Amino acid sequence: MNNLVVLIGPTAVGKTETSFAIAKKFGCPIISADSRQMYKGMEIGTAMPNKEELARYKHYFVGQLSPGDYYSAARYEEEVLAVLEKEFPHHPTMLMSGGSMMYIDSVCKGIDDIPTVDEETRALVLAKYEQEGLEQLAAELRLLDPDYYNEADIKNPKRVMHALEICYMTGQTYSSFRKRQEKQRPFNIIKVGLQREREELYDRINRRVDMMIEQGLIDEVKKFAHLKQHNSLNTVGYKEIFKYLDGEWTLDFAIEKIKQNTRIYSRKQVTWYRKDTEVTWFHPDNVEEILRHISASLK
RNA sequence: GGUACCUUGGAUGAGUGGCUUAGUCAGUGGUCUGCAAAACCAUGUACGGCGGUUCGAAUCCGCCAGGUACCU
Repeated sequence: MNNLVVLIGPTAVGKTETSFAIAKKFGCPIISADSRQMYKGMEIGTAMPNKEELARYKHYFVGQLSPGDYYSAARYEEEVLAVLEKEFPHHPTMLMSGGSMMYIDSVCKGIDDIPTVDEETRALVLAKYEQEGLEQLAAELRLLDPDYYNEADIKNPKRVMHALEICYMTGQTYSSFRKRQEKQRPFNIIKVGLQREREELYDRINRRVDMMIEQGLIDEVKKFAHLKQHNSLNTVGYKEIFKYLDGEWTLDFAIEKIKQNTRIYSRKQVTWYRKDTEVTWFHPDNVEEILRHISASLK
């Protein structure tokens, strides 16, 4: 049977290094599950593997998108499955590694087939939201899709807008698409989680941010100054430097904020996976133990 | 030495004699099916110290401590 090793863990925990050890042992390419490393030119800020590492280990989904490109978890699911189908004949054990929780879940559990919203509808709903406000949209959702309205996070503009977009575009309710049914995968999934004590992790985060600054994060961010309105640049490490470049924050303050926001992000990742009972957790230092666990779990 | 002003929870910052309560940020916990490093939700009874006035003071008065500004 084919196996997909899924390596997860909070940012800066040490996934990249561990992924190399796994890729080396099983001789497989690495499928990155990082929603920001997918973009070109964000090497420093997203702690992308360096050129030499990318040359040594074949990576998928790294540095291929432009900041303005639309992307989604659903598209990721589709593309990863295609890669797996292509690679499994040569590499019966594949590795996916990254911290984008929803992307990983979309591959492991599947995501419902909901139509992609077209530009016009997106713009229409966004304009409506800006002009009429969230409550108005929510009221409309209650009429168009009462089922979803009752369980939705009605204070979250993104959720309300998306549901409404689907209703407008398809003439059907959002809940009629949202089955939330887990898909069965034709391969064995081995979830390996990396964790560290919080203090240890925070310390690594702080040091990594300082290192990014030394490596030239500010210049990297400058290249994107004209694109900062894109969601892909609404990213820790970039949004704070933009504020510095705009004169809104001092550099020291911006750096502190990057550290702080990275810590917050890492906590959200931990929260997301805390309830996932399929994950076996390890300290990143225990490489041999991790490799043994994987070998023992192969089918 | 004198005069004036200030002192609120980890930070910031409103408030004013009594309605349970500012707010914001951080911290902590959580949600999660299309831009997810996103977005959203929950959660803190604090008013410098000691007296006094009052039915009741963080709010008024006095003294003390600390701070800021100006004057000599």
